[in-house]
Amino acid sequence: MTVYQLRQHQQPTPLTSTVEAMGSPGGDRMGSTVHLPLMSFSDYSHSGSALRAWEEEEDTKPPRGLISVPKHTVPERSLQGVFLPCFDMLLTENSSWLLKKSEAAPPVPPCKALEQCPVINSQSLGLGLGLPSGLEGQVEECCLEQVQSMVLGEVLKDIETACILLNITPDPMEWNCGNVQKWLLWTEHLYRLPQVGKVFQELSGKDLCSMTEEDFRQRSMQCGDLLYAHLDIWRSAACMKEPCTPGDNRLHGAEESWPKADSSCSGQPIHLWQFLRELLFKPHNYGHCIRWLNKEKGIFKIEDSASVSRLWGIRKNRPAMNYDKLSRSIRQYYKKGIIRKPDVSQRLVYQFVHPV
DNA sequence: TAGCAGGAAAATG
DNA sequence: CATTTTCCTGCTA
Repeated sequence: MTVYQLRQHQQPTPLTSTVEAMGSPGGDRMGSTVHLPLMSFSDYSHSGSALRAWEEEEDTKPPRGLISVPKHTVPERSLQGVFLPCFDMLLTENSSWLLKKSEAAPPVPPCKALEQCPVINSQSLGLGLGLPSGLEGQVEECCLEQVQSMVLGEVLKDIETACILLNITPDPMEWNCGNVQKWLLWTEHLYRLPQVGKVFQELSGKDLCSMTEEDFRQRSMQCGDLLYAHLDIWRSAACMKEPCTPGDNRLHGAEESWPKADSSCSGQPIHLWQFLRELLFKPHNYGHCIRWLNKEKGIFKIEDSASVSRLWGIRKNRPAMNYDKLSRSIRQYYKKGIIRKPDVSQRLVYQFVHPV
C-alpha cells in the first residue's frame, strides 16, 4: 500500500481545517475533529474499503500524517476514537486559510496525534461501545461505509469547486497546457508550495498523466511527489465519475455529476465581476476572503484582499496578480456601471450596480 | 501602510 | 476590439 507523506511538505497540521470551515448544520461552528491518517486516493477508492485493507495489515505501522473530516457528518458512533486510513486531499481552499490560523497553535506531532487517535479495530469499536461481539462487525461495517462515502463526497466536492474556480474539466487527461498550469498554480496555492509551473511547461494533461512519480520527482525534488499524489487523486476521481471498469460501483453516496467547467458562461473568458459573484455565492468556501454585507443591495466586502487577488490570478493564470491590479480592474467597472463604491464609501467595500 | 482614484499603455483572447 | 493587466502619480484614512 502506497503512502504519500504529503504532510511533510505542508504547514503545521490543519487538524481542524475542514471542520471549522464547514461548521455544523445548525450553524454552530464549533465542530470537532476526526483524525484521518494519510494514504493515496487510489489506495482508498480502488480497494473497496481501505479501512478493512489496513486492518488486515495490523502488523504494519499506520502511515504518518493526518487529515480531518467534519464531525457532524460522521456517524456519531464512529467518533469514539476512530482513526481511519484515507487520503490527504480533503484540504480545501478553506483549509489553506485555516492553515494560517493553525500556524499560531503548536502543531501536533504526528506520533502524538496517532496516540490520541487509536487505530480502529474490533477491539476499540466493540469494547468502546460496549457492544455484543456479534454486532461488532456489522456496526464497524456500517460506520466504515458511511465514513468512506462521506469522505469521497468531500473530495469530489473539493475537486468540483476547484474545477469551477479554475474553469477546467475534472479529468486531467483532457487538460491542455494552460489547464495544467492553472492546476499547478492551484495546487501550489493550496499547499503553499514553491512555484514549479516552469518545470512543467508545455505539458498537456495527457503528458502529465503519463509521467511516473519518479518523473515528477526529477522535475521537482521539493514537491514532485506531492504533485504526483495530488494528480493521482484527480485522476482517480475522474475515473470514478466515468468508471474505468463497467459495473464497478465505488461511488456509494457521492454520485453527483460533474458540473460544467464554467457554470456561468461556457466558452467566454470569465469577467472579474462574474468571478467575484462566484466567490460571493460560495460563502461556504470563500466567506473568509469575500462576503456580502448587503446581498439585496449587492454590497460586498473583500475581507482578505491578498487571497481574493491570488484566486483571481490563479483563475486567469496571472501569477503576478495582486490587489493593486485587481482593484484597478474593479475601478474600470465604475464607468461601465457594473460595480461602484457604495454611498458610504468604506475600504474594501464595493457594490454591484445591478444586484441579482 | 494599505487602500483608493484614475491616466496611460501594453497585453490578451 | 473590449477587457484586463501593468505601471504609474497623487491622495486619503
